[in-house]
Amino acid sequence: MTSTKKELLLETALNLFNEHGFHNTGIDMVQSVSGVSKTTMYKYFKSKDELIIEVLRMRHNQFSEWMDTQVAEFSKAYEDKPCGKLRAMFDALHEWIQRDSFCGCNFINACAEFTDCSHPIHQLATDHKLSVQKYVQNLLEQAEIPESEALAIKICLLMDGAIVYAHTVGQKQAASIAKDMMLVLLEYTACRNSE
Amino acid sequence: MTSTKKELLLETALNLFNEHGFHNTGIDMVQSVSGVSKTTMYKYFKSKDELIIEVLRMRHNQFSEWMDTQVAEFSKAYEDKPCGKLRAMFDALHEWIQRDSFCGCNFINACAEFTDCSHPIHQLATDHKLSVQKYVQNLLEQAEIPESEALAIKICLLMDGAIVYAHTVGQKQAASIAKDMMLVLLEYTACRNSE
DNA sequence: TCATAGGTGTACAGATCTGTACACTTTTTA
DNA sequence: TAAAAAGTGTACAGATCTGTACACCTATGA
Repeated sequence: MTSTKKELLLETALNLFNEHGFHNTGIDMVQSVSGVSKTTMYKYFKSKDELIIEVLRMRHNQFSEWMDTQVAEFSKAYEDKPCGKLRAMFDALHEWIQRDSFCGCNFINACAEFTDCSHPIHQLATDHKLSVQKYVQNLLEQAEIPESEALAIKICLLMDGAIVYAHTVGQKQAASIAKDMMLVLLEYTACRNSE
Repeated sequence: MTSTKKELLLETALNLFNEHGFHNTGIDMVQSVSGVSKTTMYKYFKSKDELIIEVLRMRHNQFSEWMDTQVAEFSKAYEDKPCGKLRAMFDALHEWIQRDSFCGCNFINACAEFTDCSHPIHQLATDHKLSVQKYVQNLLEQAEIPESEALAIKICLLMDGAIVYAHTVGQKQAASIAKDMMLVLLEYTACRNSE
């Protein structure tokens, strides 16, 4: 029960960073919106950068769990079709994009603000993306699809493209468009390997 | 000759925004790096927001011109192949991504910092992306490929995916991977229409 | 009951940021 | 050559931001 306040701070900060960006969200804002005192805040997080890092770490865990459950749920609809989990992944993405609170991907946004690749925050984003890539590769291997690594990169590129295109131009169908592209890609791979 | 200083300011600001982000680049920094006095600066740009807007407008024009010449140049290599200009577009993207100064797309980054879709700066980014989409659609029509609008969206999604994936995980091959995906897509479209 | 851990509230130091004021110099042009 | 346009330099108002200091409150468990 000790870390209720800490979690509240992380959750509040995540929402504010989403809505206003990282540099444009002041510590004072996190403090006043959360209602937690500044002193307590600096007890848990030595600096703003550390807060950002912990927020992104939490977001990574949240996202991973969320994706897992969503994939489990959506893939039920594809029981008789191949690559159900991969399809489900894009359905999850679609659901996310439809939300009013959708502001793009926190990690992509973080890279936009912390452009230097060697910055710890940028590196955290890199780690997240590579972790998603591994996840996708795993799904491909489960489906016994060859060239899983190269394909995983392509599918991640499609997902990021969908997220960004949805956010920049408000193209709410981006995920289902990307899903179609993935299916073409999988079909093409299957054809090439059955020749 | 009147606007040399203005252009210098725009060019300097563009570089600094690229390197440090929009909110993290102070007016004082633009002033001191450009060497132009602050008074002159505020004569040309009423506020920082206006500077950002004009920088993005300039960037849009720069990018459009650059893409035109690059496509003209790179498409020479595809004279005997179909969709040379579309291939060339991804070659241009590839060249851009290889640069040391590559920091992702200014417009995607702008949306990351100005998340609200109704913000003038976000809208400028939307306009830019839709303009690129129109450009791609035009190339598709030139190549007499059907369903040009739907395909243009897909190709733009691929380009943005490549840019973002290159920036976040440092995947320098992203553009040529995306190019492969586009070719599969075009082949698929051609097959479907010849049935 | 009382030490301890966790939390509050607020003031503030010091840096930085946007934008303005004002007096001055340089360049251009008519 | 003189007026107009463009630019300089600097100080500073006022807001905001990060991070710290310090005195105080409250729950709880040994």
